Amino acid sequence: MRKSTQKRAIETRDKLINIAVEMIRTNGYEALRVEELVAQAGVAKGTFFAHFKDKDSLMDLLIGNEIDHYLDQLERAATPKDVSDMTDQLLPLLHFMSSERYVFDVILRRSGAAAIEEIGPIATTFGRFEEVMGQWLSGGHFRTDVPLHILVEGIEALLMQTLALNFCALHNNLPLKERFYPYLKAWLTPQI
Amino acid sequence: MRKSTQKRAIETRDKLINIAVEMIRTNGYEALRVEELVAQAGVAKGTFFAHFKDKDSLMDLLIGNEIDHYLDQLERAATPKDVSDMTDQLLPLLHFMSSERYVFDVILRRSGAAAIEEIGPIATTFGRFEEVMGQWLSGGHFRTDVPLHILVEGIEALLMQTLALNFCALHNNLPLKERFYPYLKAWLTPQI
Amino acid sequence: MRKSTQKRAIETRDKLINIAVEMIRTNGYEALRVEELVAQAGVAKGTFFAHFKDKDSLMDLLIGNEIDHYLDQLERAATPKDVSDMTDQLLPLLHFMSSERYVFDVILRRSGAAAIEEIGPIATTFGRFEEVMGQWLSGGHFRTDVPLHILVEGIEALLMQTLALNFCALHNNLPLKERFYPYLKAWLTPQI
Amino acid sequence: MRKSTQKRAIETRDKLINIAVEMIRTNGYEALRVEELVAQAGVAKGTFFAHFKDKDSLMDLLIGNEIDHYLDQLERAATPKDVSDMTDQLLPLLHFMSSERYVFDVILRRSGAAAIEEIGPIATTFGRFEEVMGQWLSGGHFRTDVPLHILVEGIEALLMQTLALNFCALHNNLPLKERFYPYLKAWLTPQI
DNA sequence: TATGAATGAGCGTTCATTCAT
DNA sequence: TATGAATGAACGCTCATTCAT
Repeated sequence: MRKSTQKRAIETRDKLINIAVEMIRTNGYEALRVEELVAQAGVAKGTFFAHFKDKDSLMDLLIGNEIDHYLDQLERAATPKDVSDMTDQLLPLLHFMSSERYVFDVILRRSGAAAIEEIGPIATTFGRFEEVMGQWLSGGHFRTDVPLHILVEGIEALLMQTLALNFCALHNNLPLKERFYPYLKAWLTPQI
Repeated sequence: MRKSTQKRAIETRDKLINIAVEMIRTNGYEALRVEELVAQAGVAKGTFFAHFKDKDSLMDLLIGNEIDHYLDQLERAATPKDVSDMTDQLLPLLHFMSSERYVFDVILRRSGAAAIEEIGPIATTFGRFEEVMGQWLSGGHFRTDVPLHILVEGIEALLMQTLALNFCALHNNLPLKERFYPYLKAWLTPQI
Repeated sequence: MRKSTQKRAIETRDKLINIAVEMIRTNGYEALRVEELVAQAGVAKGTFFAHFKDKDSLMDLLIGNEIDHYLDQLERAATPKDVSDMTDQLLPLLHFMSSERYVFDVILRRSGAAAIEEIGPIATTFGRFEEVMGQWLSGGHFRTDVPLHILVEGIEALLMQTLALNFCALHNNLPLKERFYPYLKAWLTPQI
Repeated sequence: MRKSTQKRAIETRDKLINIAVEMIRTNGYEALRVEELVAQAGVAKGTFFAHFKDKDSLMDLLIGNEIDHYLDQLERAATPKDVSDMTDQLLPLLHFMSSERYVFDVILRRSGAAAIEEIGPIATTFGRFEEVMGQWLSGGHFRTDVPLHILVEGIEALLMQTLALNFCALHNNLPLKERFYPYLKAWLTPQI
């Protein structure tokens, strides 16, 4: 009994996630409404909140999953030898993060958890991202006069700045790549 | 005739702004309620919306004004001779920007206007900030191997990163200054 | 489970309706304020709009209900033998419809649904009214040289005209009955 | 001086009317906004209300003018010899009155003045209409067993009913003419 | 007459979230 | 777990009309 109950619960949860993914594929993240989601999933509203703390949690999960896919790629890839290489490898992630203003906002909000217990999928991906970057940066091809974590956090900062300017009318004429590269170049080039 | 009616409009607008400032001084930005504001100002709700597109616009203005005060200080101050000096000078601005999570959110949302026509007070202060930074950086005490605007945008990025991490449970143990300085140091120290 | 939640919804809806009726009994239809209604019913404003599309829908329902009571009477009553009798029987309905200018306006607005799906209570009562009139007219005491539905629609027209003139300064000196009777007489008297 | 002031006032008033007519030609009656009207006329909002008691007054005037044109036609036309002829002659007026739901509503509201002093253009046209109808009905081709004013008011009632049903989803499949004719036929055919 | 800022007063909305069953 | 009715708490809107200048 227990087992089947759990199984059923997992199925419901999966159904909600799958349908959410489907709906997002059609209308984007911002347009998702809990009401529509549960209607399409054929469950009650309360059921949604039995599985997810709030709507943001679901978004956190979905966007976190997506980011994880990109991190999988980065982990499988060879350590970049220079800034140009690094930029190229990060580009797909940047494009996803800037695909929707709403997505960027959720990421901003959830990248740093306000409380330790609240570390969610997106915050976790940022930890993972930092590890990957740490790996890359310790490969010997980049600047070493600065503590690694500072270097990594700086990449994060410049990445977010790139995205932010991308949503800005005054600066969005430049492709992400061309904006991101000079930042990274200036930040990572080894000091002589 | 014309003059006096316009004057009246300006007075009403000023009244709204002044009372809003007063209310914020007491309860902070987040707690401001349009209904209370108009009640205290003794004007009709419609009047508020005749002067401001929405509540957010007022917030944009108020926060923008506040930032402008800090920029006035920065403009009057002597050009910093090193990163430590620069950090110290920027600190008051950072503290204001991180005084309330809500304030930081408004700043994030309005720092880059999505459309040219929408450039509001906060977006304008970012432009001004970039000019001040440009002035400082062209003083000869900092790195010159990178285009000025890249350097300036990098400062912005690191500043925002500092604030973001400040609202993050995992990193907020460090005072703003101690977090900001190493970023700036690494970003601005001249390459040999 | 299902049953009980639905029951609760019905109770809430009934509560809103009953209190609205109560309030109208005291101050009339026009004075009804949604805000007061929900306050007195002890429910949230959102609840009101979960049960009624808008204030007008509630009015439609309430006025429709009232008209239904008069139609119940007409259905129970004996088929009138002549125009004078018919006038007498219709009089209470006419008096209700002209009790408030606001009520008459709502009736005018909602008597004919602009779309099939929008057929509301008042529009339905007009259908019912037509049926009752059809019944009466086919009793053999009235004109038969004209299709029944035309005859019925004509009664409707003359009824509305009576009410309209009743709200008109130039004509409202005449009691409803005295105005209505000649119209009906001229319309229904059998042609020889 | 006086003369020129008056002249200017008349010009302003005419300008408002002409531009309103223009705007209505483009977007219909309902869409007219005082704000837009004064903007296009290049006058202040207050000026509008110096010339017209309220927006409704303007509408009353404009719609009344339009109806007057149709009445001019009817007056110039030959007295109809039968109901069919009469229907045909009235048709253009019916079409105008049902051109917009909003127009019909204004006509309903203004056809009977709530107060003697408020007799406006539309109410006046109804008086005029009644005179024309009186003329027609006393031509000897129609029923005479009923007081003339009752006969005339009945035409009015049936005309309004025709229009009302025209805005009703359940009945608007019939062309105005085919709906109006049977009413009129039944109402006006001489009793033997 | 002309101006245009200010009014008003309620409606409808929003939609994630809670909670009794 | 699941249900779905109820909540909440402002915001924004509407836009014809008034009134001091």
